[in-house]
Amino acid sequence: MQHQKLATIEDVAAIAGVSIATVSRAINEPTKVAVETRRRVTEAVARTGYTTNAMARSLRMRRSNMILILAPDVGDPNFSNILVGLETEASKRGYGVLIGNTQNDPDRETDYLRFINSNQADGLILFTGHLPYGIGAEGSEVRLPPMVAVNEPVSNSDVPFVGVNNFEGARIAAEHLVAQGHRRIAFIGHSTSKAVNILREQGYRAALTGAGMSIDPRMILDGDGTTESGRAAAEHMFVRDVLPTAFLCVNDATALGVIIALSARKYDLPREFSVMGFDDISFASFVTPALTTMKQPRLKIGEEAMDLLLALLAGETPAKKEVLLRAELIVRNSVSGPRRA
Amino acid sequence: MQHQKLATIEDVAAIAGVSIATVSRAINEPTKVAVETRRRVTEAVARTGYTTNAMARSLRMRRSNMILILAPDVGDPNFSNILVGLETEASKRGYGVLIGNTQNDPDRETDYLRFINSNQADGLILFTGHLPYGIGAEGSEVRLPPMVAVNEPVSNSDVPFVGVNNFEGARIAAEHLVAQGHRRIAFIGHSTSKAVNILREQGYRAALTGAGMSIDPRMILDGDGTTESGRAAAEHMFVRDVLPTAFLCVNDATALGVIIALSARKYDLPREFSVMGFDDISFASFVTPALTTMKQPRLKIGEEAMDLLLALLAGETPAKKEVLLRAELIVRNSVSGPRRA
DNA sequence: ACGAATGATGTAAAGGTTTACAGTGCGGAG
DNA sequence: CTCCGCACTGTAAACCTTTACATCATTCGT
Repeated sequence: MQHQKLATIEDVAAIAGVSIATVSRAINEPTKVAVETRRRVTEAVARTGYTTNAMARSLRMRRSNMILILAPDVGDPNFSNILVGLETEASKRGYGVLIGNTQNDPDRETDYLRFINSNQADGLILFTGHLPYGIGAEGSEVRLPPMVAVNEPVSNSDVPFVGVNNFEGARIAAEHLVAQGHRRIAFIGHSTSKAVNILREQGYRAALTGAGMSIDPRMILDGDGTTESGRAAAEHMFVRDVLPTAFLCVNDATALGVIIALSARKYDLPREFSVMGFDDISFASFVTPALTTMKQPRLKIGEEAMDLLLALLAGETPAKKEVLLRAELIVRNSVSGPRRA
Repeated sequence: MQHQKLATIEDVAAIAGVSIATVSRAINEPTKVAVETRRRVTEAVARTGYTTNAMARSLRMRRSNMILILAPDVGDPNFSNILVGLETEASKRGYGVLIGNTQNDPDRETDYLRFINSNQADGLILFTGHLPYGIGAEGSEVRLPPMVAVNEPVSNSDVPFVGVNNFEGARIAAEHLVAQGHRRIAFIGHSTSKAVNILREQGYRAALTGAGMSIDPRMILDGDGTTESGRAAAEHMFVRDVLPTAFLCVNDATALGVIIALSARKYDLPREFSVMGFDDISFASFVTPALTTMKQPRLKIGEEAMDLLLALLAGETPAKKEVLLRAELIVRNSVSGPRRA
């Protein structure tokens, strides 16, 4: 049992008394082989414990049934939950999942392409928001593999994207605040030109405009998406003394920063200020007050993305370049009506 | 640029004017080839953009330079951070990382072994705490691949383990509470016989005993490691009215439950009760009060585990079957001295 | 009764490496 | 001058499949 040689297709063929071609067919295209022969082959397979060598098959077929996932930070909780969906769907369809943690390092991104080049991976899931360095571009030695973007679309490209509908989600969030009676609603985004931020801000604007409210530019602040920047943004509002009754934040991390700032100033939440996030990351329910937010359907995103990629691999041309899933409003305790003036 | 054929070793050989064997050697064992020849080969490689086909190499060498990671829940935050370490180290050493999300489903565990059988993966990292179903055991058709356990040791086996020193960590935690003046310290664990829980409870006992305190069995409660069970356990103490001044919890999730229960009862933390967790999961710093806890060196655990596995693969016999890393005391706001009686 | 079509199987090539073994040329020792 | 060893390189087998093509037997249509 140490390193005993594994049974090969030849062993099976010998036992079943047929050629290796027939064994291969019996396994892969059972209808093409006589039923009696098929029986003998399956029996021989059972007896030898034969399992087809994936390396040899991949070499011959030039495809590995592997998908490479490129992500800037594997530890990101947003990533890991989508990963579950990706992996589940892949595994269900007989694919394996290879992960590449790039840390946004161009060298590492390029390096991972070796998997694509040698057919170790058939397709690519991109969390990075850009094509891997060393792909496409001018030199273009490397051929473009089938790929699907997730979490963040790939700018200036026609890479299909699966993600949450940020515009609609932010609109729903803002409308929720409006429905609670808020009229002075701040939006804390991040100044980078990330598509995510732009769309969420647009959703915010659409909700206010739709409710007949005007947009007060002083109510729109920039952070960088981190908790610290949320804290700083909230502080900034106090310094300038233009205060909203509610904060809509571009993501939960930022919202948490706002909560921290407000708590530090001893405000009673949500009575004195309402705060809303976006994403529903794991700790959202644990903060005090528990965060009202928009939940990303991460599992579903992963599944849909993998589904789309496998369709691409099968040679299908997808109907649309973008699959947008609805974010779900999760009502907790960080939002109420505005304080009576 | 569509699907243009990739350069093979033959192309390189032709350009360099040597045989494919020489090209192979020039790449893999440069010293064995004349310097002038080597120069010609490297030049030819550069010109063709040749990159060695990993599938063919794997087939021939019967090793894939891939590691399979088997985890019950890829979404678990404890998992994902260790994964970063695993992946970083693997990638640094030229290995790829394949992930398998088993959800504790025996069928899926067995299924993933196909990667091992066909040399698609050379080694195994186990998060599951047990050998994958279908391995070892009686039938034992499958050979035991090199493997390393992480997060939780594999019971009844000599699979090397890399993880945090739970005993020592819990002892340090309890000692911290003792040092703050606490004399009535509860321990909330989980009743399953998981090694993690046993060791942490032992650490707790050792600290109390070491401080000359006796163990009060009523101070030891069982949960199941979830937030809800932590809440329930705390409630239970109020019902029975045997109250500690501090709670040491088997993990952060449980500690969070305790905090929720105490907050719901309007106690002022940490003035009236101290709470300590273990793990330092991401939201630990976001809870109110921010959780004092023991931090697992997850990155380091991942790196060490991968390092050990690669050593195993290289045929080395590791010095010890167990690598225990120190947990670090993270002081936040959930612990203070006991309330004056 | 004969040619063609059909169905089942076998033969062998191809996929791209690594490496044992054999060969070549050359310098140095005897 | 011969022989040995060394440094270098080439030949070909092996790794294990899939699949185009060939072969053979059988059936069917006429």
